[in-house]
Amino acid sequence: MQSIGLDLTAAVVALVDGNPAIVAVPQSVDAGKTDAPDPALPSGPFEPLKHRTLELGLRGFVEAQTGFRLGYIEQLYAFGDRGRHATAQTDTPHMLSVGYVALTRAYTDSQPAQSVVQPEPHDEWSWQHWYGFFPWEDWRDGRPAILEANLLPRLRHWLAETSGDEPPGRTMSRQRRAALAFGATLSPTGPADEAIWDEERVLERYELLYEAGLVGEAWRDGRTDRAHEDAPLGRRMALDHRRILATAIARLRGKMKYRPVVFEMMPEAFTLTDLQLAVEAISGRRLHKQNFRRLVDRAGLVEPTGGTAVATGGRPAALYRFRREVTAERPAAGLRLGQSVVR
Amino acid sequence: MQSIGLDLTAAVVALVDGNPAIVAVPQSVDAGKTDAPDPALPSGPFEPLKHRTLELGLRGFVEAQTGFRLGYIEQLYAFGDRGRHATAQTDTPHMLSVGYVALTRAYTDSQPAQSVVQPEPHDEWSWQHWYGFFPWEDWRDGRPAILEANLLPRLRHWLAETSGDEPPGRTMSRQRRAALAFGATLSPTGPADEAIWDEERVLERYELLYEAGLVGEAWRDGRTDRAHEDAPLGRRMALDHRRILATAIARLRGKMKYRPVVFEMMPEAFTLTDLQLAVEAISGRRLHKQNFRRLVDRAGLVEPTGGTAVATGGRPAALYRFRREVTAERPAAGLRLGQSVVR
DNA sequence: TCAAAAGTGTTATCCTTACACCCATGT
DNA sequence: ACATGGGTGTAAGGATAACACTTTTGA
Repeated sequence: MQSIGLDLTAAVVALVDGNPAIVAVPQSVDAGKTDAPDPALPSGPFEPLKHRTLELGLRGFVEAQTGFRLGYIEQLYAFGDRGRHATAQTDTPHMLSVGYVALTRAYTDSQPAQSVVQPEPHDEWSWQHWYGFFPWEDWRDGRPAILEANLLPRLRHWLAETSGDEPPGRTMSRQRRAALAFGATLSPTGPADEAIWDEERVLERYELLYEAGLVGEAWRDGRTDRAHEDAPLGRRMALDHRRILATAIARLRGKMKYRPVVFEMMPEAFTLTDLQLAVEAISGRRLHKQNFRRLVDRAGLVEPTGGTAVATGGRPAALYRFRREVTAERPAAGLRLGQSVVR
Repeated sequence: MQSIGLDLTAAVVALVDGNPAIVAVPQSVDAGKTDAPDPALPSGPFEPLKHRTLELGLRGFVEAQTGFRLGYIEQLYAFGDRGRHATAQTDTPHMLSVGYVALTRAYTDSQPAQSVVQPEPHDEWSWQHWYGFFPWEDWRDGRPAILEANLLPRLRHWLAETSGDEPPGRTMSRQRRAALAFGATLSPTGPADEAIWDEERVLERYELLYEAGLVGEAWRDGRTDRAHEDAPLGRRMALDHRRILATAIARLRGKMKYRPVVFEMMPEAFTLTDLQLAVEAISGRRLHKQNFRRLVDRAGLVEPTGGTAVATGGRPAALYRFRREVTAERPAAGLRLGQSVVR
C-alpha cells in the first residue's frame, strides 16, 4: 500500500469592517519559490500519531500559526486532484488536502473587544477581504463591472476558441456549464440561454475560470499557456487554497439559509441592520430591509436585549441577541432568502 | 512529515424491489479475524501514482470488485477518528477514509433489463437493503416498533446512568442531542422536550447509538463494555462502513429535496406511483399521493412519454420520463417535501 | 428644521394544505 | 358490477413580494 501526505487547511472567516475576511498567513516556506509569496490559509500536515482526530489537528495548526482558538468548524471537502495541488516544478510529497471552514468574531474599530477572543500576535497573520480573491462574487453594489468589462468577454473568447476539444466524461458541455454558472448568455449564437446568477455557485465559477486559464493558479500550475499572465482575475493564493476558499464561500452562502450560522460571526448584541449587513456581506447581495426584518422575527431567531445602540447618524437602533433555543426548536432555522428578501 | 494510508469507500445505492439497497462485498481479507465476516462497502487504498484523482480511484475499485461502472458520484466526508476506524486488536496502517455515495439503476424482476448496465458477476457482491442496517429509519409503515420497544428505553437507560460524566468540548448535552435526534422525550423527568422526527438526522442517531454502545461496532472497536452484545441494533458492517452508509442516507434524503437525484435510480420510463415509491423508500416516509403529483408537475421534473404501464390490478398508469432540462432551468429543482407532501 | 436611519402597516398574489370526487381497467 | 389503483378539482389559510408611510435621533 502506498502512503500519502495529508494537509489540513482552514478558511477562518470573520466580518471585518462589514466585509467577510479570512485569516491569511505567508505561504509555507517549503515551496522555495522566488516569486512574491502568495497568501495562504493556515494549514499543516496531519500526523496520526500526534493528532487524535482531523479536527483536533486542524485546531492545533490554526492556534499555533495565528493564536485563534476556533469555535465553529465544518469540514468542506477532500481535494485530491494531483495536477491541481502539486505544482509543476516541485514534486511535492503531499497530494491530498482536507479543507475546513471556521467561523469566528473579529475585533474591529466598530466592535467592542469584549467577548471577542482576540489572538495574541503569535505569528504573522492578517485579515484579507475575501472579495479581493473573488471580485466577481460581490454584487452588493449591483452587478460587478468586471463581469461585462473583462471576465465574460474573455470567457466567451475561450469557449469559442476551444469548442470542439472538450475533455470527455462530462455530462454537460462547457458552454452550458458556463452559462449556468455565470447566469449569462455565453454562446456567440445562442439566444435564450438566459439564466439567473446563483450566488452559491462560487466553486463552479472558479473552476471554469481555472480551466479557461484566467486565474493565476492555472498557469502557475502549468495547466495552461501564459497568455493571460498579465491580467489575472482576482488575487492568487498558495497551492489550492483559493479553491478551498471558494468552497467555503459556497457552503456558507448555502448553509446560512437553513442553519443560523451567521450568528457565529456576530457580537453578543447587534442591531437588525448589523445582522442584515452581515448576511449581505456573506451572500454578496443586497437585501430588502423590511422583508428581511419580518423574516428574522418570524423565524424567531433573535430577541431584544432591551438596550439600544449609539446612533450613527440617525435614530438609535434596538439591540438584539441570538436566541440559542431555535437550534432545538426548528429543524431548519435559517434565513431562507426568497425572492422577496433579495432585492 | 508522517505519511498515512487512505481508503476510498463507496455506498453504491439502487432501488431493489422497492427498497433502497447497497452493494455489499465480503469484508476485505486483511482484517484476518475469525468472527463471521461483516458485510463491507466496495473500497480500496488510494494510490497517488496510479490514480489520477480520488474519484477515478474509487471508480476503479468499484468496477474491479463488482463490475459496476458508476455514473453519479458524490463525495461525502473524510473520516479520520482513529479509535473508530482502527480496531482495537489490529493496529491497521490506514487511518483515514473518504466516503462517497453513488447512485445507479438495478435490474429487478419488475424492471426490464434494457438500459440497465448490469455488471458481470466479476467478484462476489450482493444487494443488501439498507434498512437492515438501520431498522429505526424506515417509517413507511408508521413509527417503527423497535423504537418504543427497544431502542428508546435502552437509550434512556444509558442517558440516566451516564449523566454527569459527559465528555467535554460539546456544545449540547447528550440529553438534548438525543432528544433532538430521535424526536422524543428522553429525560426521565423532562416534559416538553417533544420534537419531531427529522429524517435527515441519520448520522446523529447512529453516532449516539455508537456512543451508547448499542450497535455492534461499538464493542467490536473496544469502545464500550460488552453489556449489550447479545442484542445489537441493526446489522453490523465492517470498519466504519455503517457510519459512511449513515452519512450517505442523510445526504441523499437532504439532497433529494433540492436536486433531482432520484432519477438516477429510476428506469428510463416510470409511472408517477413508481416515482413516489422511490422517494418514499429513500426518505423513509409515506407521502401524500395527490400533493406529491402536483409537486412533481409544478416543478416540471417529468414529461409524459405517451405510453402506459401494464396494469397491476387497476387502471393503467401513464409513463413519464425525466426532463433533463430542469437542471439548467431552475437553481433548485428537487422535490421540496413540505408539510403537505409528508403524511 | 432637516437629513439619516429605524421601524410599522397594508395589499395583491401565489403557494401550501387538506379535502372530495371522478376515471379506466381487469376479473 | 365492482374492486383497484390512476388521476383531477377546489377552497381556506398562510407565506411571499412589493409597496408607502411614520418615528426618533444628531447636527
